Amino acid sequence: MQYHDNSLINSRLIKLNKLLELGIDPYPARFKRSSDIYTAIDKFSSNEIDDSENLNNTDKVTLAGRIMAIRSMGKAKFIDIRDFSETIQVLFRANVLEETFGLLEHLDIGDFIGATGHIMRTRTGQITLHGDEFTILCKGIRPLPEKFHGLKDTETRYRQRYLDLIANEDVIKTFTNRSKILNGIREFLNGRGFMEVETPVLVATPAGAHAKPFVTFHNSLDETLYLRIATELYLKRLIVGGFDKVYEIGRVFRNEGIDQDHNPEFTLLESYESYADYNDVMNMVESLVSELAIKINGKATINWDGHDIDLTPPWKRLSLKEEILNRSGIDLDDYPDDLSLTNKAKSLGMDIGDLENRGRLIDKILSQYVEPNLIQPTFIIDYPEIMSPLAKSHPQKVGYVERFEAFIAGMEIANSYSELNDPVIQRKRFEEQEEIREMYGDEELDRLDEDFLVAMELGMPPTGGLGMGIDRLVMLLVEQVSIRDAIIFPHMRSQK
RNA sequence: GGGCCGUUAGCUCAGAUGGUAGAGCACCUGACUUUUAAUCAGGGUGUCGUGGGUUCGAGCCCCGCACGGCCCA
Repeated sequence: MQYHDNSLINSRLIKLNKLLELGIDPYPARFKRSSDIYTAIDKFSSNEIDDSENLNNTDKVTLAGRIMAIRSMGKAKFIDIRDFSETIQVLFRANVLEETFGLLEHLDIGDFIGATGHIMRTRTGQITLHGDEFTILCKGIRPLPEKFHGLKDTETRYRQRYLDLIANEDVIKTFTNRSKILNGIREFLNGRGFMEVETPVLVATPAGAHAKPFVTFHNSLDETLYLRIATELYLKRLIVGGFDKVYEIGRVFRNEGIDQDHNPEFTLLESYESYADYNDVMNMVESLVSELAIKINGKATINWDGHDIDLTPPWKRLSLKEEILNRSGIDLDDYPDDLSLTNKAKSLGMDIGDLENRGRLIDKILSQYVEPNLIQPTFIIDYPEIMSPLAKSHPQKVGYVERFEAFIAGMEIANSYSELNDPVIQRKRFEEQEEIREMYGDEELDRLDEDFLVAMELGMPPTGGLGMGIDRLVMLLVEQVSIRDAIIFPHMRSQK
């Protein structure tokens, strides 16, 4: 990167050289603080006695942080420094610092300094570190975004998230909350006896979901590999292996478009609980989400994109067949084959090809007619078998499986079923998917994983499984409308 | 993939009808020992995303491209 022609960088480089000429190391290896800024202020406030003129009424503290503002008053300078905990104003006075006061001239907004002194209050009551000495901890040579208007340019915010974090405090809040959500999920599941595991990201068969995979290659094995699109089949292998309750919070990769609620890599929670069914999982999901909301926001309601959404259990549970009938007028059972359903959908004006497979059609009908209406948390239950090859058939509803998807704010946030554990039917379902894929050239259909079938053949207990998109959950809980504001480095096209 | 909008100083933005590129903050020079979006005086620091075209003349008009955003598929 060239910067010799940039005057703002130039003036900082000149200051840097001045410091070096004076024998000052602008990048010292270490610095000992007495505490973070928040702790120091907290301690000062709680011990404060009404004697602001006496600087020795508190212990000396040593604080450090990034310079966020400099207000120069001639022989006094006010410098705001910020660490992760808090911001504090530091007052440096010429008669206190003596000859080192001049060095302050070489500081800029964005530099890191450490300062030692007593905490006091100014005339206006501002808590201030009255600095006796200071140390330059890092001289920055590139200017920061302006403090008042912040950094707004979305492209810069996402590509250079560090600038976004420095300039926009609410972004720090968002990602702090994201971290709390992840912790909260782990506490919730661990508390219920689940064990966290890690399964392969590089896989020979990209199975367990309807999605196009990313392809890669292992040189020394001379083998094409894929980035996983789900963790399902490995986690169920672990249920076969005897773990009763497992979960994984991991990145999965789907080779699809990017929009407000899709990022090509995203964080997926999958959990599998032996001797549970999809009803148990529904109960778990609504408890988990509402408890997280309370943990993050102190209440179970959110305001998302203008909607007031109440996450308090129980959530509505509506059958897929009924909802599609109510919203689109289509009774799926009247159109049992691909062609008749294609024709029906076309007659409603849906933009589809001459012949589409039934699973894909139902998915489109669902997205177009049902999902946008599901603002309050809703479980849509009992999906057609043809679009759910890994789910157990419903004992009463022929052609349907025990599956649900959870929707909030029109977004799918979870997918779950009573896991299919009949190895003969499981093989048949996979073969069916393979046939449909070949017939329709639909690259997104699920794939047959032979080793997974071997595991099923050994026997898996009845199991309730769950997949939950964590980025979308974060979007809801931090009330952000774009997935890019819930992922700290969202995917962006490379710059040429 | 299609449509619309955007890209101007480090940041946030303004630039009717085509006629020497502007503001606030930041930055530079000076004043100021309790300021706090400090203040006061002075200074504009630019490949107007990019490549073509039209024109005496393009930030502005036309075409292509890149990147971003929104909507649609």
